[in-house]
Amino acid sequence: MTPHDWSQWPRTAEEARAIQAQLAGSLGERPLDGPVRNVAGVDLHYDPARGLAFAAAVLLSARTLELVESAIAVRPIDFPYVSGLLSFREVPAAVEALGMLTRPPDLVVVDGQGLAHPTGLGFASHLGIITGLPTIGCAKSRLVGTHAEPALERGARAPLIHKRRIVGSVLRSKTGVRPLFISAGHGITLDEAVDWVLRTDGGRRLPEPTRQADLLSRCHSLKG
DNA sequence: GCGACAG
DNA sequence: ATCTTGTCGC
Repeated sequence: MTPHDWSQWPRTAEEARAIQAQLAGSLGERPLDGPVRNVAGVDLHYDPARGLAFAAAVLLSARTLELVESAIAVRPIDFPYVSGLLSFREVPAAVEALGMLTRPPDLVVVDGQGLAHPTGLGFASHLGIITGLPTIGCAKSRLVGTHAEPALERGARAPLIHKRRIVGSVLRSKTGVRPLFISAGHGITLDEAVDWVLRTDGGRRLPEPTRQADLLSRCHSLKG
């Protein structure tokens, strides 16, 4: 991945909304290209007192779910949290961390929405467009859409509907726990995204790439 | 006008 | 995301 130029990155919600509306047309929900040998996870944690954001990128073997390598990027917090504009806060650090890996991942699991977003451009979609990597939106809670309650068994799912369109899948990744909100990010279909979440969850609620990235970024935000 | 609202 | 201990439930 080539280093990105952030000079034009928005600093206000108004600027971000304009960019988002313009980008919303270039979404890519299409089947995966090549083989998926490894899966990356990205997640961020914050140290508000010092104004710092910590992004962790981890790379796991798709076959064994073993951790292959990881990286941490630290950046100043330069954009506020605004519902619907999460990508403008988290994409820069996430891109930097992913770029520190010694090889580009075949797939990235993102902690946030993809297409299941007011304009279709959630954090996962935006990250995929900027990096060119296939991304899965895997959020712990709902942003938009309505849905039925999926059955309690692991693997049960219900379509997430927004503006009369299926924008995601409400997936019970583990029996008896709160479901995850899966949506296509970029370069992948919704069905493939759901398959990969189930294939990497390692018996827990969150997929292993996300869990590993969460642990690592949290660890660094506490220490510095 | 009132509520909802990823991380 | 972050502030924070014990505690209810499988």
